[in-house]
Amino acid sequence: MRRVNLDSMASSRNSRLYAGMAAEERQAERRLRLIQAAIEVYGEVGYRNATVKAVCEAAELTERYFYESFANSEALLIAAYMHVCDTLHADMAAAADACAGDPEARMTAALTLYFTRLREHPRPARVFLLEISGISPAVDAVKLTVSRTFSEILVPPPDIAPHADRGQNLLSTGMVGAVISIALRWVSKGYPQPVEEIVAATAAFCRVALSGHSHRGKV
Amino acid sequence: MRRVNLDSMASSRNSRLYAGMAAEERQAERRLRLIQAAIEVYGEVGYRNATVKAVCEAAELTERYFYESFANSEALLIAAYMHVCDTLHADMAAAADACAGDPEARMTAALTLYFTRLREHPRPARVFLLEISGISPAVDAVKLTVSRTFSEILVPPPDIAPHADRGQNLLSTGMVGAVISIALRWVSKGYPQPVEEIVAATAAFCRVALSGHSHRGKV
DNA sequence: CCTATCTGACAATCTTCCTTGTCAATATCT
DNA sequence: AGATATTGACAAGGAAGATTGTCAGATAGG
Repeated sequence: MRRVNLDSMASSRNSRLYAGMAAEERQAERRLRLIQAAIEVYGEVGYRNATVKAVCEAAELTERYFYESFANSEALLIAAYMHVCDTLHADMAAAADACAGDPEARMTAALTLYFTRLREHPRPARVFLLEISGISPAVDAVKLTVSRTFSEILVPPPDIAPHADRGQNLLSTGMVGAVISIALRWVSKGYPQPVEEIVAATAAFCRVALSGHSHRGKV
Repeated sequence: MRRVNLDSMASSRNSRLYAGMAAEERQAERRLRLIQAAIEVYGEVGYRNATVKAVCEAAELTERYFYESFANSEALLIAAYMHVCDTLHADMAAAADACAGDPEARMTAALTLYFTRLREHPRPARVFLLEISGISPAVDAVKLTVSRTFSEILVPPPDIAPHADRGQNLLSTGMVGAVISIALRWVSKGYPQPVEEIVAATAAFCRVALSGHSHRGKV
């Protein structure tokens, strides 16, 4: 009849401790291991050539634990994608917000951090620039959300956001597309140019979106 | 012993006429049917969900004829992609060259034709904007060639091309990325804006690459 | 020490699709 | 009309991988 230990800490509810961790913690750790393994494997062979088995082996876990945390391969892809983007965007936002008030400096700071990271971590970069396209509607939806965040870090919308910013969305889309394309080329060619040059080229496209905010009387 | 008809035309070499066509013609027609069917099917369900069987059924041919013309699915994808792009680019180039001498008008003419076509033919558009990414190195290589052509139609490089146009390639890449991204969004949202608005937005990004040609003293 | 839980290895099943092969029906040429 | 190339329908073979199931060994709690 449920002899629950009331004396111990609340976190170890009704689960046995293994390796000093509660069931939830162990599962969370496995999940994270799978995500990190996925980033490695996807970076090596690409998402569509990566098998569940290969990811599990890289994570040193068995398939059983794959299905414990993810419904299917696609779910892992989305989780891995968001994992990468979330941390990247958080850092970009921090770098950008340090330059509050100066849109040009903000852009440059965020872009510099972005491309520096891409060069430091080629595998995640490869995957999440190249392989993320056209997998499925669910993935595309995630990608859309992510690129919106990306765009708002680079060029934050005016505080008093106009109800329908139709033209602005087009410019944001184009800006993100330009940055991603340049990044993709840079990565796949093995980083031939220095970061500064890439930042300068992408900044030129970001300025298009930036100046779009001011030309608002026309619509 | 090879009783070849020397009196008939040279094209009907050693093949029996079927439906009034020589073997080569019949095969070429089947190949074309497969390509057109592929565009339809890919547009409906996407390349990676399209089976060989489905394409063959759409073409009203059997699998046997698939392997007659293509080594595998990927070969058909590439052929279909190039089929679409070749005709599109030819028309864009014609529209652009009609405005020779005026870079701005040239850009606008080519973009207008591009987006008009996209709206007229949603299925090919969907496939060849969205699904073409990250299939394989071979497909990526084709894509690279195509986007180079695309970029040169929009913003032709100076006649006396400088030996190493490093920065220019980055700008071209970004420009194409911006245009494609905007096109993709436009198509997938069901063409909410009029063509003129899309052309105006994309032209803003093309001008970045255009003006890149003149800023050449810096490097 | 003993029991119940947890883990890891691995096999079995199942599905899906590619690819090749067979065979009868059809169309053309002589 | 007869011989042969050509076509279309369809099935058999085969490969790859996802997903589930089994089972023995390891580990923590009592």
